[in-house]
Amino acid sequence: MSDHQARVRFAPSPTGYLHVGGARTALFNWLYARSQKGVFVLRIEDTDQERSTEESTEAILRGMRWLGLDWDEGPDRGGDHGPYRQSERLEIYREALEQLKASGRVYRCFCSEEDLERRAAAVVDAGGHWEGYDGHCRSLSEEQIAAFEAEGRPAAWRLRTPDEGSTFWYDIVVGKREFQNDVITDRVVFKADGFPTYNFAVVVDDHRMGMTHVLRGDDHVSNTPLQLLIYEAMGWKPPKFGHMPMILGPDRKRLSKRHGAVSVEEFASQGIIPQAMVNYLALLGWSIGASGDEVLTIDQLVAKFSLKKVNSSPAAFDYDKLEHINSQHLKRMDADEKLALLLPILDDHGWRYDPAWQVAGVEEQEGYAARLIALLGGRFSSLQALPGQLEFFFTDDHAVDRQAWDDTMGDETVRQRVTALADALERQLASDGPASAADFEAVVRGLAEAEGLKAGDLIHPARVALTGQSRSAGMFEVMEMLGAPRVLARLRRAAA
RNA sequence: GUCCCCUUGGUCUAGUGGUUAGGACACCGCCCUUUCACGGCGGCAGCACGGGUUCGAGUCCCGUAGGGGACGCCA
Repeated sequence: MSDHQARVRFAPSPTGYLHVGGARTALFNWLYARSQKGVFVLRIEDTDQERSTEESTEAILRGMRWLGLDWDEGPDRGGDHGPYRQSERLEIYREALEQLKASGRVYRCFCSEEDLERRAAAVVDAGGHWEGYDGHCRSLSEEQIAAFEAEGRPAAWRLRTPDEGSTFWYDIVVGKREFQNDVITDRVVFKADGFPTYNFAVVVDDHRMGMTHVLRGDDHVSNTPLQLLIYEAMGWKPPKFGHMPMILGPDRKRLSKRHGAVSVEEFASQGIIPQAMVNYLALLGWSIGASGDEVLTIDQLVAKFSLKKVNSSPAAFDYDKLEHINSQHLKRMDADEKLALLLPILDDHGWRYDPAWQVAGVEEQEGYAARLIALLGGRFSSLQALPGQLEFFFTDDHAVDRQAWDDTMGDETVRQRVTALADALERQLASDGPASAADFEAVVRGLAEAEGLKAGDLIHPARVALTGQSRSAGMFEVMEMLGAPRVLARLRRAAA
């Protein structure tokens, strides 16, 4: 392990589920680590005692695993820089605070929340703008401090920030970023409750964990100058920073629940597969370049990933495109992968192959499922659509498109044709044993010719009669998969 | 309100001073076909605006407008 090895992290706070914004941040860090043969660390930022929950931590880990983003160091895995939950690192933060105290870069602030609110209100009443902490406790006398302490008044520690000059850094994504120091107020670094604030814990951890790059959402930009000042106060060399653009909803407002799914697990339940989610997220705010297929596996993404290609402007989340990427991944999967996806779906619905159907060349459930997949071909493009596409293969009590049914079967002539087709099939197919698609086709086309009809005049009614739908896979193959007994029964039922 | 950032078709984007401004999603049309989907072909549609710099600007500079973000003893 050399000093040059890239070390990056994803540091979620466990106050909810893994949402797309977090997933994208995690993904980019992960892609960077993997593409650089570096290390990806997962750290749980749970210093907020009120809001952090174990269920949330679990949900986030689940989301990460589902996406296939594995971490080299983290809670549950360990590593040389642990522990990986901030709540277990209190001693480390306290030591760091001691260092800050010794250097005189922090001071005690005895202001209560009410004090702060009152002063802020006063400023506003006077027609001004409260621009953050006013430095009230910055130069308390020894006596005052002693008095407050004697009272047992809780105190927080604030960082003394410079009033002049500027703090800047060269952002990996947008280039130079600069903030005037006078807009950076003396922020609390250690809360009165004995916990470090986010900005302090982050700096201590990123340094102690050897992070070389910090890639995070653009909503963290304004934290960066403060963090830089903390690095400086601690005498530490800061990592490189990169701020990635926000993900917006279709209406260009910050992406939220009202736009639709936002948690990774919600997408999963809507039939989005992880490779598609990863692929789409990677495309959002990043580009593989001028041309080429956008449908990429996670390995291809690793191979092509470059921080230089990360965009600087916010991008709107496009559910349609995600759906498209999803369908492309689904279609490109090999038969075994599709089977692994389909089998559980069939189980969920309680759909089992029945030998009485007499389907040519099929003996059991798996064989039947494999044949259905072949039959679906390019229609295997949506996990959500699958049940609707397959229901009629497993039960006679399947959904029926009422409109299509009435339009078709409402016609006396059509019903006669359906009956004629049933008669022909009964007559011409071997009385027992399975019939192939070719067998069905021969009968249908033969009847059409004999009756002076177009094949479609028989095929379309048959489709409605057999599937209840006006659209389906190839009719003769559908017949084969249904098996002659059921084909006959459904044709008779429809013509009745 | 203050500070910061962003701006190529409806959406994601390529583009790094000289291009008929390219691709993808969506949409429309045609072809394929037993329907639908897939696939193939074609189409609609874009450099926010105004000033500069330059022989020449989507590309550089300034401003305006629009959008986003941050202003916590939350993370």
